[in-house]
Amino acid sequence: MSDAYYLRLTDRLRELLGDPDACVEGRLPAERTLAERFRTTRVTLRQALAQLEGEGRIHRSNRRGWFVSPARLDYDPTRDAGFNDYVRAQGRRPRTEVLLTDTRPHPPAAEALGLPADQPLFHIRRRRFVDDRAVLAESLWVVPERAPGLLEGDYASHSLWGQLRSRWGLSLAHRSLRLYSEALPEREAAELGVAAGSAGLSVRRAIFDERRRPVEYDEEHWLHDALCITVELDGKA
Amino acid sequence: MSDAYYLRLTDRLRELLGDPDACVEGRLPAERTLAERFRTTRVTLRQALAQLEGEGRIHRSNRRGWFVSPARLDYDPTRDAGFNDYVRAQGRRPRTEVLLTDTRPHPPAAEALGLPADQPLFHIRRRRFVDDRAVLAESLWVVPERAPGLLEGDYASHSLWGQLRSRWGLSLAHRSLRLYSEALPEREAAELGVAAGSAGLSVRRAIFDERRRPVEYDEEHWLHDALCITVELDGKA
DNA sequence: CCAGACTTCTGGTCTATACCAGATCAGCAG
DNA sequence: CTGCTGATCTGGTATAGACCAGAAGTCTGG
Repeated sequence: MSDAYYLRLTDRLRELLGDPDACVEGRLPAERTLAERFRTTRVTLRQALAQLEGEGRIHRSNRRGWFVSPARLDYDPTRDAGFNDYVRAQGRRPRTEVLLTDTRPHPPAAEALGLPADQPLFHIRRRRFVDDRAVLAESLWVVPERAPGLLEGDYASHSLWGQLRSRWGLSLAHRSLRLYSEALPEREAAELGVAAGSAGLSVRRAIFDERRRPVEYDEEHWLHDALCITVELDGKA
Repeated sequence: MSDAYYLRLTDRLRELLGDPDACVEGRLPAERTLAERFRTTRVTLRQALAQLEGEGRIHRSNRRGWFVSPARLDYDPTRDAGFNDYVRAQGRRPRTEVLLTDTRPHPPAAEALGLPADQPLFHIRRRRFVDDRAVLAESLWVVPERAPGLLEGDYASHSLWGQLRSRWGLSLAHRSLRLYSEALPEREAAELGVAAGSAGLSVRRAIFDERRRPVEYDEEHWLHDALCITVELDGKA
């Protein structure tokens, strides 16, 4: 396409990523060091780093440095498997932090579920980690009539969907998903420890039971390089 | 978070986007003009523009300028509706260009379909437009036994899946999807007229009939700001 | 030994300037 | 009217230098 120097620089950096001498424990040398090594300026170097960041090869931690990104997590938003389960199934270490819970109306969730905007909903906000890297900030809203007493239970350590099924006999039959790439909003970026506006992936889900009664709505914000969405579909014409 | 000037600049630019005086026909003023207007340098301005680009608000056309991005296209990769249909259904104008067709083995497709790597496959590569903006570069591979004579037919103007069903009685029962954000590879970037490494979304699909025989595999590369994936799921426990 | 202050290192942001390369269009020659 | 040429517009890439703010390690006084 072009013989832009920074693209060639990007290739040279790519080689560097696999070199354990250069990247100790997945950490790249400082920008100033790299700029000097490649006889260029930080501005140009940062363009090349941003390129690799867009490819999902590296990521930055605020004012700490650049790090090699781990493999993407495979994630099927149509399945009921809990986060902990599928992270472990891929040989990674999951962790979840509940940031807040409350019960109040949330118009966007209500609208997606076809409920009146002032309908109070159980709300859980949490942050999830893979191998100690925060990769997901999410909020979920559950219709109180479907799962009375949810917030009093141990909603943190077990799969929420598993509980909805086993404790309240819900079927989660109908799902409506929307997902698109985004720039992370300020709040989510802060929770994930990245700069506002970093590349992310937004997943929104509305769930209804077999009688088409609304059950749950959730909004997920993932780091763009952290996941690969996989969906398996059977039957249907 | 921070009081970075360029983030405030981003907000000021955001206001500008809706202003028909400033953006004639969706085209932003030149970078030098904007930099002067906001009393800053092109370097800083370009950071702000890149931010808006990440948000999907604007996009660039190589050495022509910056343009306001249209609304995202809703797209359900699990449905059979043809591209032309759902683009029109959203009041937009679709167009498709076939870039090449051939018949030869393609190991990645074969692997996804569970076929030997040297199995020849019908291959169609095309580029698709919404309102004259190229938004999608895709390749698809069809198992010749499932649809003999496919490449001799009129595969361009009608829904390919519709033909697979009506002409060859296929059911397309099982689908396996993978999607993730990516930096557009050189080839796809060139076909879409954007810089290599621009943000994109990759969708790969493997399709099997009701007897689990492999039918088709395809690989789509979308501009990241051009679409919103929606999926509707029914039934299932 | 520990808590808090200080130093140093990192990336984050910004200014100013320069030249290159593709896109575009006006104008000219045929 | 047509097709080419060249000027001019745009963004793309690059240099050099500066200061700021947060992260992290170090040192010091209790």
